Amino acid sequence: MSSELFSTKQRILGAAEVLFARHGFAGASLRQVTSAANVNLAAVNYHFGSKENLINEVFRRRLDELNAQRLQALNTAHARADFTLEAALAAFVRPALALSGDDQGGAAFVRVLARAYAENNERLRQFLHDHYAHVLKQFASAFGELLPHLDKQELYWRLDIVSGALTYAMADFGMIKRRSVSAEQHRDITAEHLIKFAAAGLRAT
Amino acid sequence: MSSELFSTKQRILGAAEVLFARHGFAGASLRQVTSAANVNLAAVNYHFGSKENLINEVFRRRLDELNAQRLQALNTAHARADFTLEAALAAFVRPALALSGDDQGGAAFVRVLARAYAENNERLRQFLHDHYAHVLKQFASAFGELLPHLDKQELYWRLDIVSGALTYAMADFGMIKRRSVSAEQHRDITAEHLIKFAAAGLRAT
DNA sequence: TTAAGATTCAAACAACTGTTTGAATCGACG
DNA sequence: CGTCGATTCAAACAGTTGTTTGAATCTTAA
Repeated sequence: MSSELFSTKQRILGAAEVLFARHGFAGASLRQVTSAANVNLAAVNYHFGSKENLINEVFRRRLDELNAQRLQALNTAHARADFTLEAALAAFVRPALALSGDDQGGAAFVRVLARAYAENNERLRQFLHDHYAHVLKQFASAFGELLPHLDKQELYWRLDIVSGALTYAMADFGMIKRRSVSAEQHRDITAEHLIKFAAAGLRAT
Repeated sequence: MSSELFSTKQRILGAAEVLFARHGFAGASLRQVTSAANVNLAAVNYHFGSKENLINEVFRRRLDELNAQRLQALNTAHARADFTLEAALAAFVRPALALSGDDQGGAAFVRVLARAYAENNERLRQFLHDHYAHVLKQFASAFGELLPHLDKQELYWRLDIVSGALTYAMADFGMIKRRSVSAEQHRDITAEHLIKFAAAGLRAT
């Protein structure tokens, strides 16, 4: 049980993340993953038990930290006197986009999240519900405070739309080419546009 | 070359549509498809040549009509004196949601479109570009007219976000349960919310 | 150094993948 | 009727899938 930075386990998780983002969960084979990770095929079943569990672990690795950062950012923003919709959205968007800055894996993970959103594998949905729903609940209640004029149904509709919009937009599936700017600048510009758009949509009368 | 309503070809396309929506392009096998269609396995390669080509045909069958309806709706709206952002968005959203009303296949197709959006299979992207890009161009130019204060870069950002938001929201991946209303009512309510949200996002200052 | 446990490895497993084949069946026309 | 092309069918193809196995190797600690 060595916990090195580039242990077999970690290299499998990293390769799986990239390949799942690129080809989907069914589309990426364990042989592709282990080959990209420079690891023996049997290592996946030895360390993770099954492909399905590997998929879960790909999520767990990043999601726990992402959840913590989002909730912390939300709490910080919420404590301020000038708590705004933009601040709440930033608390959701910026930690995810910051992931993209870390390494290629971080960017891949945001895409994997978007893939999972469209997947209707029952066990995967259950896993994500267990590890993600409490964060969405917190944000939903914050948005409810900020938009008191919306009734419950209306609020749910807006949140449903906004979560889809943010998930897809952050995954960067679209055709916007990053111009001659650094990755950090691109990330900030993306966040700025997303937040502005989503805030206006949520405020729509 | 019989062109019956429920010919082997059509039944394969229908079953493929549903299963691709449910399990993805790689996740749904030809045996699942032919079994659901009550058709011999070899029929796929006989009628479509290959799985990849079957995927293309699943798109072509609906996309041509959807494109025509969207463009016609856009032209009709554009010709009116009171051409608004909401009208342009409705021209994009309503024909797609109307598909969902037709049959279970129509609803599945909207999800298949969303899947394709996340797929980065090069040939699929090329096919969709060839059969879809001209529609997006028309809408982009209409939105450009309606939002003259936005510069080109800003407009592209907004369109990128809005296309992701609409694609995902129409696919209905979210958790909004349709309450005790008819499918038609649900469709209208969905369209109303989407259009209101997207219009406000596009108008954001 | 030696024993024990953790990890890696090549090889094989059965099941499944998309595709092809050649014979059987169908439908229509002369 | 008989014939010809279109379609369907069961069967097999080679290749890939996730998973398992048992021996080889490495790591750790007594």
